[in-house]
Amino acid sequence: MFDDPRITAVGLLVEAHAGLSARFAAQFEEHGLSPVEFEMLTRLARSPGNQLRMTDLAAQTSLSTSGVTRVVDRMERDGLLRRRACPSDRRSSYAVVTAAGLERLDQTLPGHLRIIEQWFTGQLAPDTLRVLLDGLRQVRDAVHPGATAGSTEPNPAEPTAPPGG
Amino acid sequence: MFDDPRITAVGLLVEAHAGLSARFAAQFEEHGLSPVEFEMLTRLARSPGNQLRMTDLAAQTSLSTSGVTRVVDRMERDGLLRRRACPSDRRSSYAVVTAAGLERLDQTLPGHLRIIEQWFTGQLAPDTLRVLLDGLRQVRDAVHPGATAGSTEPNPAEPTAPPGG
DNA sequence: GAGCAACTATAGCCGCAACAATATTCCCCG
DNA sequence: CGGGGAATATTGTTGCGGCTATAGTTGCTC
Repeated sequence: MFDDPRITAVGLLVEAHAGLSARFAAQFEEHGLSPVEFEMLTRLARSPGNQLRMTDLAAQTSLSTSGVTRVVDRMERDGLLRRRACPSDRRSSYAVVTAAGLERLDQTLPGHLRIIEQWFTGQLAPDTLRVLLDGLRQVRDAVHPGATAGSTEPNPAEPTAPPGG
Repeated sequence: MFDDPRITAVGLLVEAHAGLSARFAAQFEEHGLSPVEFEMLTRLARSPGNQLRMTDLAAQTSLSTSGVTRVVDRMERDGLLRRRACPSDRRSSYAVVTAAGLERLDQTLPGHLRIIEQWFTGQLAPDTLRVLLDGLRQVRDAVHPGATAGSTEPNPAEPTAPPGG
């Protein structure tokens, strides 16, 4: 029953993910970041103006809106982010990456890429990697986490509301 | 910078994993189980005597020993598990799956396998799946989460101490 | 323009899990 | 046999994050 190939398949996916996540977390910690904080920084840094409304930030990450409120609280306290009132909609506020935040991200990214290379992509022959990524993409497209989706997509640019002026 | 293929690769792995996890969690919930509880049940059910010492249970799962203490508390309260004193070592105690626990697992497993088939293995051509699993195995073996490892392994049987008698 | 539903961010409350501290038991070594 | 260090499980403490409630804002409808 438990040696069903499907169980094995899920086990491999889960363990590979868990192992990589642990490596990532360790490297993030060297730079004083948690995984969520790194995620926030990357999401914001790839957005126009290095900013995103709280709601959109939540939609693009693994956190709820209240979760975003709190992680932004912490990162603002640490000087990595800054809240900015949205001029066109007084309900909204932007989270903006500060210079310190960008700098921190710049310090962190090279090591992150190196770790991916070392423990993931570099472990596989090019053909294997290609097929593996195709397969993951098919699965991803099928399950479509919805809110979590979009990370590998081009760039939503203006997800719901225009930044206005 | 952010469209680096390595970033994309990790994104796919993370999103595929997140999407599948969400599907699993929803199905577990139909049977009144959380993902950790399901994990505990499967680990115990595949162990000799349907039991494992608290420490070994922690070593084989994603939880710390105190985490195991508490989830076993809850599951014992719900009648899925039972604590049993270890006769050969009075420091240790076993977590044993009850009949109700086994029954719950039997109710949950078919649907779980069906979901894996539906959203993961069944999404891929046999060749693709084979290569993908090989790749995941290579990555898994490389990162070797250590404690988390072993889920797809045969069976540790007696990880640290002999059950004795 | 007034009313109302939807949207946005936040705060209260709760459960979960990791870390550290603690109590008990075991085993090695003399 | 006795002492000390390791092992085992539990509990206290802490932080995180989801859900719900809430307050403020917007835009639609009449």
